[in-house]
Amino acid sequence: MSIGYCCISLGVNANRMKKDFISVNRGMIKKTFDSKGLPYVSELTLQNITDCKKILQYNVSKDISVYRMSSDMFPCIGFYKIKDLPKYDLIKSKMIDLGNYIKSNNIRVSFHPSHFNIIASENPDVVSRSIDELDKHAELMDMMELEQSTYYPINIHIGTTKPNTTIAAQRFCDSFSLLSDSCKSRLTVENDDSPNQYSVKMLYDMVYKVIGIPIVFDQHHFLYGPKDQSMEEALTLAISTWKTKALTHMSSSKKLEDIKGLATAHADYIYEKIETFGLDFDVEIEAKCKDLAVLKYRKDFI
DNA sequence: CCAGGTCAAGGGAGT
DNA sequence: ACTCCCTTGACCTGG
Repeated sequence: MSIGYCCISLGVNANRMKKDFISVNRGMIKKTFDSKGLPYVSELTLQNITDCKKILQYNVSKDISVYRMSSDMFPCIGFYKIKDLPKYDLIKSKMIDLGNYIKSNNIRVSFHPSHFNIIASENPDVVSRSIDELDKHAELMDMMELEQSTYYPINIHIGTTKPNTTIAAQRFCDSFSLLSDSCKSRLTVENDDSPNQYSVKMLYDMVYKVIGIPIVFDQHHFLYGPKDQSMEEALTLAISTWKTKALTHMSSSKKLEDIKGLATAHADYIYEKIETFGLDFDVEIEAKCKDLAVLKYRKDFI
């Protein structure tokens, strides 16, 4: 089992001034995009890619080999074609370099595009925008020359239950066929944290059986989703859908740190040992304290 | 220079 | 039909 974290690194910025902060998600609002245009996108993107490598190097130094890359690395990615960016050749060569570093250090990276990507939406415009953005995530993986498999997953939720979970899941499967082959080969789907949304078992029956994409098991979401299986059953079922080593999510409830906190919100650190039931899988820790939570988890539990 | 209001985006619950 | 919230961190502006 390898354990990693998502996007932002706190440790890499210890003792660093604001000015030289290492960040992979420099972005901009639409107004700035309209006034400064693509050259500014390229400028921020190049800085983000440069810093992403620094974070990966830091991860390697801490023996952290799982990392979720930020979807904000290319700001406002829905507004342009990647190949239209100024300095595309430079961007591309830095992405190849990043990919080489990832491969030669056996790092497993993933993407988790935002919750606005809903290919099951009843609104066709939302579907086509989501397809475009998901395909672009796959294009970034391709730019890094990472193999097209769920070893490098692009993970999303179904994102809607309209008009009911069955029909929405069908639309998810229908829209899946509209994605690029590159994206299809990497797409995974994750269980939800609400009793009205999708459990692992529902995803297995409604999505996996139809289009065969793996299920990302989120241990924290499991506690708050539909209660139709034990954790061991749900984890085992989710793991069974993977051809590559499975990826899972782990977090602790904010309630454990703050009695007023939301149960479904993420805590700063992890307070429970990850249940494996004898299975092998990778883990992305979703905790506010990011890499520091990974280091603390290993100290506390391993 | 900094605090805090705001941000492209959808969905869902409540009214 | 409408409002507000979810959830998140960084942007950006006004003081």
